[in-house]
Amino acid sequence: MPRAAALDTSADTRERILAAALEAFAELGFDGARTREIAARADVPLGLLQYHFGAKPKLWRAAVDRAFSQLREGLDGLFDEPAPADERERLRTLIRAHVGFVAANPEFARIMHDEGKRRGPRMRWLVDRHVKPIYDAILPLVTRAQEGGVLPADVPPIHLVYALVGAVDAIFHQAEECKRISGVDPTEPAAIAAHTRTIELLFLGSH
Amino acid sequence: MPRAAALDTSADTRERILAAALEAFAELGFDGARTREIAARADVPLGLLQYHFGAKPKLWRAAVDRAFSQLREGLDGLFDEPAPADERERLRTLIRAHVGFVAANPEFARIMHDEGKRRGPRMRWLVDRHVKPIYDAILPLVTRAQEGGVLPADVPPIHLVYALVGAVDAIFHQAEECKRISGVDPTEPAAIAAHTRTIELLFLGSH
DNA sequence: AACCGTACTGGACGCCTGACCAACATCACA
DNA sequence: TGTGATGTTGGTCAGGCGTCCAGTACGGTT
Repeated sequence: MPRAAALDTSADTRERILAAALEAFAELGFDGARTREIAARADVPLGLLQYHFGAKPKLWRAAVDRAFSQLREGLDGLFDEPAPADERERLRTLIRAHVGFVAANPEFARIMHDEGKRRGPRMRWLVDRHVKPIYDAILPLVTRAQEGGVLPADVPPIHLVYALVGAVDAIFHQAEECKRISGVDPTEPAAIAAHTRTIELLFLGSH
Repeated sequence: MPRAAALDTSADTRERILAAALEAFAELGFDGARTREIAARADVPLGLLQYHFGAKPKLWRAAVDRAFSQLREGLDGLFDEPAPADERERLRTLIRAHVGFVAANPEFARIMHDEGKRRGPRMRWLVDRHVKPIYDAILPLVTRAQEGGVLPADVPPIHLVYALVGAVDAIFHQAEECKRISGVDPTEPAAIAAHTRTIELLFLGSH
């Protein structure tokens, strides 16, 4: 059994590596993020990555697992709250939570976009383990919103989901581009509020 | 002066390289796309990339230039058509053209998403040379749509632009993920039509 | 005191990368 | 029939990559 002190420092080290890895993978992509770069950001020797997490793909999976566990926490908390009166308010809550999460964790959207376009083992792992379950959870919510007349009824729900997620994510995902094009910094609170308002007006109308 | 025949085959070779490069860069990212892979896809020896386009970043720029010149052609043709009666129809035309282009050229959206998130020389080059001019061209169109009551008036137009582009692009950009999640193949004509309809209903209402 | 398992270190290895280049092929011209 | 510009080829090269591993440190166990 490892000593308590060692466990503490070990857990801290692992955490630092995972945080650095997520950041680097989001910023530079899987190939662009060199293991030496990740080690430098975490301020640990290169060998430690191999020791704690094995090869690069395993490190990637561990970092993504950690990111999604944070998302799950927020999502679970959301469903625990008392259910809003109607479908429109339910959807509004979901939208606000989503905007807040993506604005606070743009690395998240970046990794999803990076892998979602590839036909490869990482995409399959990501979808099967994390994305599909979440999709299955929000699908009934979207369907009910369609039945309640809040969202267009005669289009397949998958299109509404991608339209919503895309509309929300893009400006945060491409924050650097947005800054250079318009001067607006999407990470600032005022911009986050403006984007929330934009999405609500587009998807929920002016109610 | 080069002989005519040589010019022909040379131009064809360059074209094949550029097409292969765009495809590989979109699919694998800048780092993931190896020069040997691009050469193999174009079915030319590795040395030819260097001869025709120089170093890898120059090849990337040439491939992106080619992609944007195609977009410009379509966009110019759009503005040449007789102006529609009102702002809603003008916007509808733009949306349909955009959906059509992204559906037909998903590599385009993938490269934009890849670089738009990075604070680097390729993003700056991309924005300054290509994205900003297009943004400046469609901005007045969005503003007029806001003034005409077609789009929400009291939000900065940049948010509407990113919401629209994101809503349109996401499902085509992440086509592989969409297929695995829902079974829907966004590249099929029926799905393209459904997505066009979804976007129109969300952004233009049920008029 | 002898031993063990965990955490960590840093150097080395082989492979693959992008870049480079000398040689060669082709054909319009002199 | 040379000659030179253009296009093309395959091999080489240095550097960087992910991976591997022998070795160290150290507290707990016996």
